[in-house]
Amino acid sequence: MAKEAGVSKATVSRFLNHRDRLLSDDIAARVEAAVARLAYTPSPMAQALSHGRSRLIGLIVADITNPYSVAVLRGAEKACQEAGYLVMLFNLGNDIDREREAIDALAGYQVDGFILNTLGRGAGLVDADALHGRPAVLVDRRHDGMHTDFVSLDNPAAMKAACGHLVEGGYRELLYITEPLQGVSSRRERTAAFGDCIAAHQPRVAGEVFESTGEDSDALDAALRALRKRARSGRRAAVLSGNAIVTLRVASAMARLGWHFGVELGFVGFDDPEWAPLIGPGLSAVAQPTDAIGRTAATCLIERLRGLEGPPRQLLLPGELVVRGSSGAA
Amino acid sequence: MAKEAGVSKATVSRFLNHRDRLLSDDIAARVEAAVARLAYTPSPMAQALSHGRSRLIGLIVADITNPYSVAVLRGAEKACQEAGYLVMLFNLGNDIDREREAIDALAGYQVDGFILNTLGRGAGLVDADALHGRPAVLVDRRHDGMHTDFVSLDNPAAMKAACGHLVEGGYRELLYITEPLQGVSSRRERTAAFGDCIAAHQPRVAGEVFESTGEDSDALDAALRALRKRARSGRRAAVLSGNAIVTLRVASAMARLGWHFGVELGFVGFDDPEWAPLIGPGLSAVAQPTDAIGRTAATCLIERLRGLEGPPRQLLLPGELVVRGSSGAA
DNA sequence: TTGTACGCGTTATCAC
DNA sequence: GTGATAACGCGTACAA
Repeated sequence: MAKEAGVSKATVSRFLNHRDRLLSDDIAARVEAAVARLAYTPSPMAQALSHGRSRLIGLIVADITNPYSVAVLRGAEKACQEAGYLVMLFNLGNDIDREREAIDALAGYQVDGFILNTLGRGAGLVDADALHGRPAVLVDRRHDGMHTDFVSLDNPAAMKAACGHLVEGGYRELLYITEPLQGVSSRRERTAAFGDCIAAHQPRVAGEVFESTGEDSDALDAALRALRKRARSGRRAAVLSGNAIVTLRVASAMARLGWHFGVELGFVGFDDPEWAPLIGPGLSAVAQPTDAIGRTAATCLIERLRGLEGPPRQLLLPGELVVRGSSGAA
Repeated sequence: MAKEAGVSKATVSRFLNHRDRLLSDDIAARVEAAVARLAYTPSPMAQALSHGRSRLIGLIVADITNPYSVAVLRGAEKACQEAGYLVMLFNLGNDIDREREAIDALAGYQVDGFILNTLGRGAGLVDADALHGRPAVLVDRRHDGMHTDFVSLDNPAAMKAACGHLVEGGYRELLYITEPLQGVSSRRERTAAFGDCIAAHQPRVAGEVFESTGEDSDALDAALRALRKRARSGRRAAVLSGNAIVTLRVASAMARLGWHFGVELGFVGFDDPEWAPLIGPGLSAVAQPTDAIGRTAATCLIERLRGLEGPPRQLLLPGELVVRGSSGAA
């Protein structure tokens, strides 16, 4: 390319970067022609090597099986592309030990920053300097030891809306089913918010929490039976589910028990997957603004990359309660 | 790093690459210590720039909203990581015009090869040399003008299994609902296979095809009503759905019509999403071996990267028919 | 066995 | 205005 236009590579570089300034019309035209002729594009790799920036954003996701993660990923990816960044994806597959490995791998490719939706617990704990000095934004799962920007659903508000809706609908015995807390901030926050809601409605409303793993269908069934039993005394009972995966488990349990949403048990779940309207009478849900969360996270990070200073920001986005048959009155 | 061990960088390079040969114990130890002390890792970027290989695989997906794509992505990503490759993801968001752009962007980062689950139609048509001479493997959607490896479900066999099951179950009026063909090979192949199945069962069984877009709920409802009308004359009717997205539309239509799977209409769908067991009496499905497809695609590509020669391969993986209530007899 | 010099494709800093 | 030149961090001849 250098010689294709008969000029030095420095001139070519100038043409591409500050094309407005410092160019004689004669040479500018020559370079422009050569660029067009060769369909020339500067190598991002070499640019990264020299200039130090890669226009790459590393996105680490705890579990790509989770539709929430995918939805966020999608929003983030869109925003990144619009801003001229490419996304390098790393899926942890819920394997905690690879968190550090993932960051190092991505850092090796000189990613300009990280979007992290990670496990946030245990040994692989990521401290600030593991990021190799690059900015990061945390999504959904907060991390005590790290002061970076944080984007998430407004969990307390969402839980309040869900509980409030159920209580208004006449439900008095609530069971919040969550994946095992394990120190994951979003799970802890939702569980705590559930407790607050119950406390706020004392003593009319009673609540319990059940931690559900994937292999405990018997325990889950038992928990639902116990809940229903408490409801016998004229008090209606409802389940709150912590995310779409738990919702799936609860729906399976209901099928096993031969029960129906909105009849034996009311239901509201966090996350509003596309299939929620199709199960039973339709599942009520707190829809997360996943696309906005992803977008916001990416935007947030890109602002930092452009030099924005200031203390870590916390962006809590509101959920939207979608009422369907599963939480119907009577 | 060069000076940290008090040696030249060439020595360091030798230590990392051919550590067995050509090393004096004295210096080897010095370098090893320095490497450990600095937690030194060679920059993949610089390696790619000089050596020409990046250990990066570009994965282009037509629409990350499609759970099929995600499942494949997951399998591919796993296989890539196991082989020491990193995945760069590019989502087209069904925007046809970005196919070329995606490939160029990825090629700019020196990806060693491509895994393509692309649109395969229209203007952005990708010819072999758009790949910048790098190997590629096509997933799910075949591409006439390109002879690369191809991995996919065995569509004819899967369709045969689905139709055979329905016919055995006494269904005589079949409706295959697919997304608009638009020259997408997998849709065409399934539709053609459906035609073959109907032909094979002539004249006992009748079949029609309906192309469903997202915004045609009225047309879809009408198609289902027409199907049911044909069934009146004592012939049972069933719907076959071309993928999970169509299945969602069909399920919505059934809800609108107040009909029930397995009663008014039988049903079998391609793809077996996790929610399939939870809708109505459970949706029968042809489960695609998505994980294997992704894995196979990645493996396939990595073999090529390791120098495997030979003509393009076609790897067709078998689906698995999962029978649930929606296709039940009577 | 080890160090030197060069190239990979850019950008930035000087001279001209 | 523009062309050499160093540097980014690595691999690899080639020389020592």
